[in-house]
Amino acid sequence: MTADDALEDALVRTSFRVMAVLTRIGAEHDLSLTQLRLLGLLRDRRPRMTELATFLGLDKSTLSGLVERAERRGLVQRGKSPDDRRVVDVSITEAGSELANLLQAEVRAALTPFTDRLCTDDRRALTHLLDTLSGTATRTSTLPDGPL
Amino acid sequence: MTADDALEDALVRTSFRVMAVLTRIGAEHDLSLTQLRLLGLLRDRRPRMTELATFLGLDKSTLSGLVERAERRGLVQRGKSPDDRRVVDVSITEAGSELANLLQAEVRAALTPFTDRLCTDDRRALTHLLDTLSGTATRTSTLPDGPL
DNA sequence: TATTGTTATACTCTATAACTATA
DNA sequence: TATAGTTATAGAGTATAACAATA
Repeated sequence: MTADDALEDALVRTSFRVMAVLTRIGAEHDLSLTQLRLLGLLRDRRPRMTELATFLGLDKSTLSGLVERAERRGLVQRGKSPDDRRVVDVSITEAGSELANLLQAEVRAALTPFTDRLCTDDRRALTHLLDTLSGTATRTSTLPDGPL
Repeated sequence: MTADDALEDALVRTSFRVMAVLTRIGAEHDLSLTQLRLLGLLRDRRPRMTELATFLGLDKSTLSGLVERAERRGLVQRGKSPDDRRVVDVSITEAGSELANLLQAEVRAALTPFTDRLCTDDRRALTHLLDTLSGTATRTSTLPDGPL
């Protein structure tokens, strides 16, 4: 195995570890990973259905069901656009926003045992390396990434 | 936001990025993320159903269906243990093994554009930091982590 | 005609509860 | 009784295809 393979394996292993944390915390609030991410995306955006589908990498028909279930729980709401009456804008509700804040705090707390294995300098170095890797540091695309 | 929050967010963002790669490559082979992971786990193990459920963090009844579908596709096989006739051991088939190798190569190739953003020294540093973070470097648990 | 979103359909993933077989 | 695994059931997540409304 080359050194690069070792990095790729470490990325995959770490990602599954992080996903396990997100899945558990989501489940504790009756939220799937996708619903968790939906809530995270909506924290600072008010996209239309098609944009949401693109962000999440899902079909628009999937979004219909996803948003429908989140709306039924009072976490998000749909609004017709006045400009183009075909368009449906999705936004987070007050309740959804509060839940999103809580989730973020819980996720951060749950990851602390892992990040605490590194000293301050290493944490800073890792943050910078990950930001470089996933493009946050040099982003030019219009496709945003929320924290969730 | 504290410096630690920045690290936790970077971990979550990067993990979603990696999961998107795994999901896409899995889908190209008609495999869910879970099936992908199942194949990865079985590459160097021959666990019983209950062990698999523990590894994957799923209920044993979920594993019955998962293994059933993978078996129908000829990727894995079930075998009765001679010692304890309640136990079912799961192993990967030759076809499953070849597919797992292909998947690993594709995942590594798909991650290369990201890892290439770092110089050699940084890649080495990142590998070490991630290994420390997720415990590979100091693992004492009996619960193994496959690359997938 | 093209685009936005929903609906109908089918399949996978998942957990809970009840069950069978074995220990 | 306890454990290993399966099955029945129900619901969420997902994509494809067909559809309605609007542009």
